[in-house]
Amino acid sequence: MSSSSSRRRDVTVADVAREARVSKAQAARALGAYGAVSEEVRSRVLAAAAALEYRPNELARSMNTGRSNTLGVVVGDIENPFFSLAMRGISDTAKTEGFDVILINTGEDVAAEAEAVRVLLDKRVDGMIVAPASHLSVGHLRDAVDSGRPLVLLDRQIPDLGVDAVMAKMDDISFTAVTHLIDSGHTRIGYVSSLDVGSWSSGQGMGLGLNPVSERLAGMRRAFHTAGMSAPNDLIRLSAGKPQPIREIVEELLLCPDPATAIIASDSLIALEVLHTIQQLEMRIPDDVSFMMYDDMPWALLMTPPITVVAQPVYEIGAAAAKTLLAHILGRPVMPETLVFHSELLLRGSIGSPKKVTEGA
Amino acid sequence: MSSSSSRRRDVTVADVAREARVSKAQAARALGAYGAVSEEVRSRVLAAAAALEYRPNELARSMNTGRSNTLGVVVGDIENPFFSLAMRGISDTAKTEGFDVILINTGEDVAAEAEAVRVLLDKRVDGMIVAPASHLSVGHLRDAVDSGRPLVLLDRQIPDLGVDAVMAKMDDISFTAVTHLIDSGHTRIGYVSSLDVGSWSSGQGMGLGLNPVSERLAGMRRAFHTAGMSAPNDLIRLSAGKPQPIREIVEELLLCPDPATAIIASDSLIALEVLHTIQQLEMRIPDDVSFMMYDDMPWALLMTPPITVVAQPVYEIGAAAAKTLLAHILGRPVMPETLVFHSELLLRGSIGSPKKVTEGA
DNA sequence: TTGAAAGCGCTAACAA
DNA sequence: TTGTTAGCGCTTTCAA
Repeated sequence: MSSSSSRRRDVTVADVAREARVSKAQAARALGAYGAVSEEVRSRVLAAAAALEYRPNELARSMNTGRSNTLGVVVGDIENPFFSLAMRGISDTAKTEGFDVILINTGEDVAAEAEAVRVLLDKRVDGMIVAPASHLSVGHLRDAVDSGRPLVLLDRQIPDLGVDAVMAKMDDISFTAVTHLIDSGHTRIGYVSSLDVGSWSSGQGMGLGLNPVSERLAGMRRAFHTAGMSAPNDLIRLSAGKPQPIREIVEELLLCPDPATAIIASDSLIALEVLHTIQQLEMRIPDDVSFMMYDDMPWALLMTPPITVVAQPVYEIGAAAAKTLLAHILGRPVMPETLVFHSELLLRGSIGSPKKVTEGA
Repeated sequence: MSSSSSRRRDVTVADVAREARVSKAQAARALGAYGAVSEEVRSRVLAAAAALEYRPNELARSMNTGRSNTLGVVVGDIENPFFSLAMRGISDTAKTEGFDVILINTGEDVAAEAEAVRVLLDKRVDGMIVAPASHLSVGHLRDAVDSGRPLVLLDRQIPDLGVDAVMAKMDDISFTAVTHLIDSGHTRIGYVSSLDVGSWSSGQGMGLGLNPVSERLAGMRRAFHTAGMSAPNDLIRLSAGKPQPIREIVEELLLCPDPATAIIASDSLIALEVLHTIQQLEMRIPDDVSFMMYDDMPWALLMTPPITVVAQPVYEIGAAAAKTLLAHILGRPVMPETLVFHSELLLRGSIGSPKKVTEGA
């Protein structure tokens, strides 16, 4: 009645020790593979453990080693392919070192992010990877740093914090991409991003701009200046969160008196909404409007025409973030403060010349 | 030097108790909001905690409550939008009850899945959600059940296990979908799935077939039989894992002597590869080949022509799985053993009539 | 309502 | 190489 079905009460080291007729300490040493144990004892303990179907209680173990072998990951939206792919990079890398991952989704909400960081700290994760929603409220990140547990930022750097960040360099590629659009004859170029207004955009002049939004904007501005123009600020929309707002924004951009002739989407989720709106407006790419997006999703190649994209090595970015974090945790030599990956502009068919304006010039 | 920067050594209940001049027990009660505490003491303790920036050690708490407020989730591939969307459903639901989620990715590998379940058990999660890779090796799932901690299966049911499962009903919709293809004149219909051969397919005749693969095949067979034909077994390919195999399979299906005139993809990742291959073969949808896929990804609507899909309520399935699991954990009334959602066939432009065969009938 | 003291399951000094 | 004995930080009897 109690032989094979090991219900309820867990088997502990004490049980194993008794079964193997050794002290609890010896049993623990054998099971935990630490300290000195004679071959004799080791095999007896292991046999007893197997017979009893002993499983260690990792909570108890963590409690006195101070290590949980767990990483915390905080992202804005796991549904965003950028994050789910990065997550796989993180997860795969963590697994090779025997670490597991607790994932928390914030919906790009700063309060939720703060709560998430707090929870992870309380759960005693060994370190965490955060894609911060804002560089303005970073108290919780500072707490993380103060706790002494390593923190690595993903996709966005916050200079004052003094922590490592892993991300793709965005200003040069943005310059290249926008220059390509300008060379194709576009001057009315729209940019639609999901990050909250004020969370990152305020630091236009100040700061190092080590985040996707300001880097891309900087590259865009530089491209326009280089071409002897200034960027069309009225076409740069940084709020866009949920579907509805994006549609409205795109309609505005496309139907206003001096409309955008090209649109850049800051990520694939935004891109889907932009494309959907363009479709509903019955406009054609690239005849009526040119289009470009960040992140090389597989479907971009399958569209008619195929979409021109900026491809960043997302999986690798995630993997590198995990690798950096693990280096800190395991006391290995660590790479420079900000690890930068490079992106590529993949030219395809979604960019053409703007339509002749009805009158003027 | 040690005032605001709370470095290293954590503040414990003992510290708070001392600061508040009460016993450790009273401090713990006040902080944990349990037991009886006078208003007087409670406020003193809370004030002390705030002053000391006390943060509970959830590990220690879990260790003697036996509850970790953590759910484990084991999926085949978080990069698959099906799972990442379901994950959001799980994560959102868990959060409303104050639970966090540990995510483990198995790459649809049974051994990795077994290891994952073991790790989660050792970490003392309060319950877990698993999308099992196979119904043949389920020892680890049985261990989970034996451990007494609730388990809920996602997207696949394993009848003998006696645990709850949440999934979309697939046979009827498969029947409907294939019938639609047959009515359009197709008899050579290919089906490409990612699940390993033998993991699920073997139970053709036996078992309840409560898993996506066999349900879909059953519906497909029924559709053919109803139309007085038998299903084209040579066009049903169940192995397909990574990109390369899928391409080869699709080329085979499309270039063999008596080729498929329509292809069904079992999920969106497969669909992308199939579409890519069709594109490289310079074949046109639906003129050269008709196409249909499971899961209504946003991009399916944007393709030219828009893709006909079977849409299942993925987010809701994830949310329901979490809700069911939480019900078990919290001792609430639980729903029936297998919770079934319904899917819809969304007819769009990717299905046409097969090309006239060069000769014969 | 309070406090002292006994665990939770494990690791880690310290002796033997 | 062993065993004894303390803890880790918290909850939870049990008396007071």
